[in-house]
Amino acid sequence: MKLQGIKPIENMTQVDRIEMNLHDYFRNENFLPGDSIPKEIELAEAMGVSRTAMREALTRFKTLGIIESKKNRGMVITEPDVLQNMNRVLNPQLLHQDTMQDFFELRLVIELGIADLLYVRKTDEDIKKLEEIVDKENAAKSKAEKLKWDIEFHATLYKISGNQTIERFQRTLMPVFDYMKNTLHIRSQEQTADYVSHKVLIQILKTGTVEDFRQGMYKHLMQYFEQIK
Amino acid sequence: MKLQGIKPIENMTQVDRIEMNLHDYFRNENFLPGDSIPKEIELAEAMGVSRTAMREALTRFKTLGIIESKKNRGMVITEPDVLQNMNRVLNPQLLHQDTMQDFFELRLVIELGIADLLYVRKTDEDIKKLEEIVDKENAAKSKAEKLKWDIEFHATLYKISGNQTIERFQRTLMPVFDYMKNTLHIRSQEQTADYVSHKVLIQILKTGTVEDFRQGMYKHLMQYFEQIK
DNA sequence: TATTATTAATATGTATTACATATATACATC
DNA sequence: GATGTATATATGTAATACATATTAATAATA
Repeated sequence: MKLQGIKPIENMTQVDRIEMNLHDYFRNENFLPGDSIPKEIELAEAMGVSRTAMREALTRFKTLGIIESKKNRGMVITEPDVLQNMNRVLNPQLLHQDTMQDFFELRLVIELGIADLLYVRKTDEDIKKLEEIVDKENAAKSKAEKLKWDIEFHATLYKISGNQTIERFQRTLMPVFDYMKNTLHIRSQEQTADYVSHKVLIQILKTGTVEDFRQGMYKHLMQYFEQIK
Repeated sequence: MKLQGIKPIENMTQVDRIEMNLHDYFRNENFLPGDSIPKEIELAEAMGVSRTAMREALTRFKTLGIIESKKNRGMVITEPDVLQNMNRVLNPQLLHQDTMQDFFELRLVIELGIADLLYVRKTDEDIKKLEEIVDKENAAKSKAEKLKWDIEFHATLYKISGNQTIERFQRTLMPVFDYMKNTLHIRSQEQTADYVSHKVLIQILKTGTVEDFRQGMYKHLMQYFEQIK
């Protein structure tokens, strides 16, 4: 049986073991962001390995954003940026088509799911901002400009959700969504019978219920949901 | 202005620059998973740096799962496992409380959002499986056992969604959710007036609409949604 | 001939040593 | 007190050597 992210111990390298040791060490010593850790040589000697190997293990933690190092200042534990890490590997060129489809769906799932957050946190100012965007969208002449304001509209919704992580997550997913849009055969919105425009969505946000909004958003994104089988 | 994930070039180390170069190189050469890349020394020489520095840059890519190396076989480009990377850094001990709250909310958002996927992909077998779980849950004596089947129920829903990434994502979020459950002051389900049980959710899944299900799920998770302000 | 055993070549993994460099600290100078 | 200088320090980079797993070529065997 082959599990994801687990490699057989027999072909584990020394650095792999050092990494595990460090992981336990950080955990057991209850290190928190801001805490400084022993210097490279001390760690290497304490573990009975060369500085080279220790550095390689430390590099892994640095890569993940779990520790940071500065010349002569030593190393400190840091709060990893989950989304940044995701950003670095979410590369359409490298990922399998199925995975891309999964993230494509995830974006739709979130777009519908944030309705509740919106209704808890929306303010009159937010609505006003959305309306301004729609005005600019309608005034836009080129297709590219329209698209720009379309994206801005949805980005603003994410902002209104008050959830920074979800907002950043969505931005991270944008290239994926873009890629899938080009890959899948997606027809234009106007061809849909009961298409819900941004303007209508705002209206629902002002006077409708959460349920209304979700249904509206579903219809607004209908062209994409059709891709799900 | 300070942006996330960007460091001023003046205090960029040489390895940082090597990493960027490699990144461009991989991209421009259109390397795909499975393709092998030049060996360490060649890369180092081509870039005019020591093998040491090159190795450190390569270690970063290895850490992210973008390349893999084997003794004498050289290195090959691999498909990074986005979720695995996330798993390594989603550590409640290290993350800020706000971030944890964000992920807590994200889990709820997804739980509601997958309704559409469920209705597209559910089968009679899936329903049967859910019913079996609920039976076991009701037959369970200890609180721990009940919790286990509760988790199993939701995990199965994710499985039914047919989206492996979302399914794994949810598993990744579990520790966060667990942590938040202990941190926040969450009352028990039974205290809710119009509480919707797993049994009812299944019933909706069988005869109700997507909207019904979403409303049901919302009520089922009411105790958690109350934490959102 | 087919198969196995042995050997040599190869690229990564680890160790050692040395030095560069940014930063902090202490000290000296104005 | 502010500024400049010297020194110590921990990480960053380089160079070199060797260990080790794996491949490929070669030799030995049936």
